Amino acid sequence: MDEKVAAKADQVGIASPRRSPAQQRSRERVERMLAAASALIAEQGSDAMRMGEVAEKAGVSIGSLYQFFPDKRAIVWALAERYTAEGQACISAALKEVEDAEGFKSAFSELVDIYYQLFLAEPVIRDVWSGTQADKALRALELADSRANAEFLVAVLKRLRPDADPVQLETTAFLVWQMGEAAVRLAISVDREEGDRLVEAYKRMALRELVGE
Amino acid sequence: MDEKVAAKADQVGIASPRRSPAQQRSRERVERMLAAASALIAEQGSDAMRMGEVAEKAGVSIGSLYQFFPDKRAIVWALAERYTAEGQACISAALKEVEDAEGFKSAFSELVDIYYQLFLAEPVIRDVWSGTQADKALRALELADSRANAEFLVAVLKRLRPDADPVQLETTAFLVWQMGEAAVRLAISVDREEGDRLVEAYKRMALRELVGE
DNA sequence: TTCAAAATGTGATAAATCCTCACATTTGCA
DNA sequence: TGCAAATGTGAGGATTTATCACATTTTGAA
Repeated sequence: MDEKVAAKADQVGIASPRRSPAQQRSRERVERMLAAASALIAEQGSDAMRMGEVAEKAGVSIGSLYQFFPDKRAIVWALAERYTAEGQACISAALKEVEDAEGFKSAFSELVDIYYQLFLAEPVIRDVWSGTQADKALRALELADSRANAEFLVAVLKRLRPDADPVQLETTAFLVWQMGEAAVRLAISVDREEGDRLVEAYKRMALRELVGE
Repeated sequence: MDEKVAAKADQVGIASPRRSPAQQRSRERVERMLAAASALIAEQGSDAMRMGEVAEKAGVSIGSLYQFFPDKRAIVWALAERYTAEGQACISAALKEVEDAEGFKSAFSELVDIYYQLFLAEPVIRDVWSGTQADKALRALELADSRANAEFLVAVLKRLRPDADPVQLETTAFLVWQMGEAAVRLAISVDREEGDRLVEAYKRMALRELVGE
């Protein structure tokens, strides 16, 4: 499992850690490092996060930090990787049981709300995903995540609209999903009232596109 | 004019330059600095751009650079500020003469294509706008720019659909514009064929939302 | 023209930060 | 037990941003 993650990280331009934690002791320490990083990011943002602070807060030396994370970006990437995994599980579960268009509409709407609330409430998630445009590795992770999530949509839509063109469906789902991320990011950047309006407008637009009028 | 820009920069969290270029000589040097920065960003990205390199390429000392730009981000911000100004002029011009729904559709479609081509062809623009999620000053600039551009859309749409709810129109236009940026960014991140499909899908979706079926 | 004040120009260097590396300690296991 | 692998450490090398005291050029009023 750790090897899988390392391999995936390699593909998107993150150097693999020199070591994967093999012993219980180091696994716990890596957890403490990630927790410390998470706390610091929540406080000041990942840009202001200092490797020395992470090490100190985790109660390890700076050398230990670099034993498992090749560089600063890798820490943020590791956090992002976890969020995508959690997110995909959540989305897959929410869409799996959908049977008809009405069910899809309410499931989709609920997913968007969850996403919106998550970004409103969690500074770490907000910060980690904000690096997504500038950092190539994060960008690749986000694209892969978006594609995976779009696939969940496509799987449901193929059942609901068996006549639809599959390629068209893929394109639309991918686009709609990315736009959802954009919409949520926009919504949390403005005041709450306007943000709510924007999210509702996005839902309407997305559903119209995905399941028609 | 320079004071205006400085004031605007202040509002979004960019410290004002200690000095605005007042003499012809320094104005030319500032241009050289921006040109050098632009070239370096095109080569390696703004993250890899080094202040020393910018100074050297511009033929000025590092001290002169900091005379007019308080920090590294300010250089990128200054470039971004120019692109938004140019973009707004272009958009305003394209929409000003629209008379009916058909005219709007073709003008909008053309604008999206221009935007897409610009991002495909110009590494500097691509890079500068990619910092938009992480850098607060850039984010604020982009939001203000998006609002301004959405206003151009609203102005036209009010003429085409005098019965529509103004608040709804504002929300939709703002959202659709931001989504267009997201769509273009997505399109340039994938292979050309899929990118073209995504942009076309966006156009269809946006136009359906803005002017109906 | 003169000359003082403002504007501009310079680059060594202070300060901050990332990351490495040589060496120490702990753990797993034959 | 004893050795190899895994893990732990933190001083210091390497980079890079940004400052500042001082030099030079331009402007404009007398």
